[in-house]
Amino acid sequence: MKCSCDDLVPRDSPVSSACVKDLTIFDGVDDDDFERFRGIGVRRVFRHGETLFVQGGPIGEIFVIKAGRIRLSKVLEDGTEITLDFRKPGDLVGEEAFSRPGNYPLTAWAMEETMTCGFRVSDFNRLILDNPDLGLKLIGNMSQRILSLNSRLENAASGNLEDRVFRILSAIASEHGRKTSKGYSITFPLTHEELSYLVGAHRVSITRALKRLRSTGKVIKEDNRFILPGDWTAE
Amino acid sequence: MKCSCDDLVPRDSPVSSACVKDLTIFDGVDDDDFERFRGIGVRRVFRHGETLFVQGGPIGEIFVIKAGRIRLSKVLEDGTEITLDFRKPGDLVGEEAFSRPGNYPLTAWAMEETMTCGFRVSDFNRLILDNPDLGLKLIGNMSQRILSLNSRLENAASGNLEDRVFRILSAIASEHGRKTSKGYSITFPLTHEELSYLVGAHRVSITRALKRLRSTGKVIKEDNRFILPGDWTAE
DNA sequence: TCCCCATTGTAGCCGGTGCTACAGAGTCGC
DNA sequence: GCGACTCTGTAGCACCGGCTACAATGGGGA
Repeated sequence: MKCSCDDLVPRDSPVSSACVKDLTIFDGVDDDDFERFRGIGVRRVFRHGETLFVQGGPIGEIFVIKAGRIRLSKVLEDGTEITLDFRKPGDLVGEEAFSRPGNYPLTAWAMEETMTCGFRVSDFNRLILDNPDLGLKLIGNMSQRILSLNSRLENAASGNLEDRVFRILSAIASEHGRKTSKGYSITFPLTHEELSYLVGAHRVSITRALKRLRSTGKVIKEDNRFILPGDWTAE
Repeated sequence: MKCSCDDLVPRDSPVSSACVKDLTIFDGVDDDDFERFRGIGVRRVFRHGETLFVQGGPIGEIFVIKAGRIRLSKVLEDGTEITLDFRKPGDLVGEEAFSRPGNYPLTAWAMEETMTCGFRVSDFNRLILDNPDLGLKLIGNMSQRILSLNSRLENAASGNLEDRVFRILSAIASEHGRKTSKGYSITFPLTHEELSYLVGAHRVSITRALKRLRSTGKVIKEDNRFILPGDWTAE
């Protein structure tokens, strides 16, 4: 089946043109339904640094990530920024629309060139009603998100900064990493500042912690990516 | 419709005998399907302090809370205990079963007399397939759980302990509180120790923080429940 | 090539929390 | 009423990590 998404992707884009339909969450969705779905979905490409929606804006679309990587972050009242989650192809973004009207409580950033299909809640609801299978897939996906948030909470609660940084890198690697000859490598760069948003610590303290982690060989940095050496198994 | 749950609840129990079917997540579920569902669901009452399942045990049932209150907690490698979430009637417990086989990563405690219906994943899946509406409700419910976990993360990341304690009390009150003449009151008692599991801090530090919160009138304790005074609105 | 800006690295001070220890207060059962 | 237990409150010390300030490094654009 020719995918109309192809037309959207710029020639020189690193974004794969795999169709949304190929995402695992759409397995089993009926072809006719999918055609209809495709008709109502708004396909878009976001470049690095662009936002899908911003904190405080009116809740609108639900996005399915087709390719790329999204960072969800929030600015708190006191001005602190915090990174809540990273999302990858096959994940939803903006699922808050399922539970309430109002405004987005967070901002979704494209971390790299990212392709999405956006849907109105009502349309998405309809598709789920017509394809209960899809509902089940989403439930599975969201249950994973909950597990991953649980880990984040655990992590925040316990131990010293060095351990916390290490564990968060492990968690990210398990979801967004690739096995290499040297160990698990995180597929996107992370600055000390971004890590500080992730663990809720001061940037300088992150630098200190990373210095120790690197001197003990628990973390390597190469080609601007973090690598966790060893025959390290996910969670 | 006579609810077979009635037979299960002890005479002197404070647990309401409202039927599972009356829970909002089952709105719109077809009567016949529900009959079938009821046949396969295992109804149980847990007394205060009993566990629905324990961390490390094999993943089995998914529970729907009919009445009562559940605390989800986890013991970390270093021995620290952390409270991940509270769940109330209408919520699921054990939804990790939707995303993976294996072992429960946490323990579910009954905080008071609690009535549940437990289902095997395969049965629950079937019900969802037959009642896409139910799937949609679950998606909404899980999306709320994600939002609430996001708030927990926010909270953990920012500010001093006093603020963190205050914010977590606010969050709990908004989900598990009742409006009274003095303000929002949390419907179950919380010891300083439990609060320390919630915010990931030392028990003694919690006592210190609460002392300040009470002296400034931001928090009241009465009848062993915390009350947040003022015309305080959720979130 | 050179400059600019983002990122990383180092140092020093100090405040908030962790931790231990122990003393009051409250609650339950006998 | 008494003992046992749990929970709350107070004190003091130690130390991690927040914070400021500034230097070094490195990559990208004009």
